[in-house]
Amino acid sequence: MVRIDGKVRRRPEGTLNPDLPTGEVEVYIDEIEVLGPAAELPMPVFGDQEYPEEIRLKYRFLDLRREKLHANIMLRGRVIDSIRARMKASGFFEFQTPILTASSPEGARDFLVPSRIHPGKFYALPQAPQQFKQLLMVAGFDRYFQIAPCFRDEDARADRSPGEFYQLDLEMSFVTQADVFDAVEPVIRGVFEEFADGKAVTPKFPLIPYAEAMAKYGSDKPDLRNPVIMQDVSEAFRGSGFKIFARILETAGNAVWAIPAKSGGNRAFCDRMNSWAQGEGQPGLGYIFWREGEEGGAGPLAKNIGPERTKMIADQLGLGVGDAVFFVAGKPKDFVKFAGLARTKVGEELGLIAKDRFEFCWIVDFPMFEWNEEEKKIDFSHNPFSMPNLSVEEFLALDANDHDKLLAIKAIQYDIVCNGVELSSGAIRNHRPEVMKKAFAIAGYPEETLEEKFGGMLHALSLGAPPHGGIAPGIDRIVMLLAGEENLREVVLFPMNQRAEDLLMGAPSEVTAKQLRELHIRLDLPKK
RNA sequence: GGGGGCGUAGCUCAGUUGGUUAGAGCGCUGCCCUGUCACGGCAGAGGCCGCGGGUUCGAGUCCCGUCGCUCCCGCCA
Repeated sequence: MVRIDGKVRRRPEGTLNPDLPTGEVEVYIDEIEVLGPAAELPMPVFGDQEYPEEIRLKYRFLDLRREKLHANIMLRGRVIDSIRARMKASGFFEFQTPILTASSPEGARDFLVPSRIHPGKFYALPQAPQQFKQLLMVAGFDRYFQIAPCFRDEDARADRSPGEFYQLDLEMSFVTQADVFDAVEPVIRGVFEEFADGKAVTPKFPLIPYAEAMAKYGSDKPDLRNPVIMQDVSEAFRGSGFKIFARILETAGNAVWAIPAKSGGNRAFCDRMNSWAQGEGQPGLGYIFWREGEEGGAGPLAKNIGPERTKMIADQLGLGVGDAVFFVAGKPKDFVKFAGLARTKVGEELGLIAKDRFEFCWIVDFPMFEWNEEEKKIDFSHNPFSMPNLSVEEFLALDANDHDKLLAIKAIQYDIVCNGVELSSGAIRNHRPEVMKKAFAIAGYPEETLEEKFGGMLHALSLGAPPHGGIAPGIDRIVMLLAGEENLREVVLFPMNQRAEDLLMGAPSEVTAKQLRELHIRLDLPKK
């Protein structure tokens, strides 16, 4: 680190360098001083050379000197500024909620903080300010937001930081789902338009019911940049010469879905997809493709089902010479995830994905309950505090044994999805204690359990709660998309590694015996 | 907790069918050059081939185990 005093001058003719931002000037040095000597760096700080995460994280302060990461972090700051300004301009007010709070029994694993004053008792770091923001609504603050830190002791993913992350947490009183959308969508769209760097942003986020998303895209977080849309083609295979599928279709509820692959009409591609599927643990991936001179369709399936049925499939999917189609068969619930992967794979392999876009949608109408096959009972399928999409009277009148009817109930719950990334989820909250009691009863929890675990919340709701709802877009994921990064660590200042270790600060770390004594804690470590 | 990939110089990587002394580029050190700007030239240092065990006359290479990093599943609003 040096200090240089001197005069900035124009470079002499012939030494100008238009490739450099400073290529027209130079400094004539009068004096130079070393302010902080530097040893050899463990990693160079220029260029886009890739380095192992371990070194990058251990020397994060060097990594942050690099242009890309520096720009990402600066972008993050500007995005947060923009979000905050947009929220305030929409009449939201920013609040701070506690970091040391109580452990909550549902959801993710808590980070616990032992209490010195109360031996044997623990605080927990909030998984989200969920209960506080609902209490704010009860308290009469009708438009809350916060750039809120959230703490969850769960395993990491590339798009999920271990330990902690940030949400744009917001909540509103006296609102419907549509009111929340009208408040949030302009903020998210505005921020993306502001920082999209020329990429197109969905002008009006379409609403896609959960069931439709699963049927068309095989995912509740579809990447709409991928034009591939799946269809049910069971009728083309029912009773056909392709016995494997014909037999599967004899079981009620089973189906055959088609994944169309425009421009994939060659054997090399179809074989590659088939081996990919086998690598994914599937028996294989049936296909038909069409090429010049074989308009009746090529591949083993086409031969088995004959030209008429093959044409039926081509017509239904709008496919022709040069195209291919893949099939998955069985119980949709079991194969839908793989079908979604195959759809993504087709899009990627054939270069069908429009990379220069931010494609948004709302996923709505999530099922309220789901069937737990192992325990043979009804479970909450997502958040137990969402309002069911029924009138209070209808919901209270439900028969807890009418499984078909219960499983068809939707919750007023919604996600924002962008380019296949789940950006946020929210809900209209269940603000009626009697509805909550009924919902928990359906899921098999006695009233005492509800009372014991959520008594405070329940009590608050019983003292005059407005209908309210909100959402919580993930800040890190927003910045990740805007920065064009695949990994959250590229948009976080001091991230932990996948094992939730901070290699720079050395966290987590052992503490002294004295500290433990003060906290009345004795360690009982696993034997190794 | 489970599965996949990776692990060779400070960094990025190569390393044949198992064969003698493990290489390259960048970086680093010294010297030379001095209108260069990813300068150039000469010379040089730097290796527990992640670790442990096994097979073999011989292992960076094959096998088993283990550790680390990473991606995914489980988990997670």
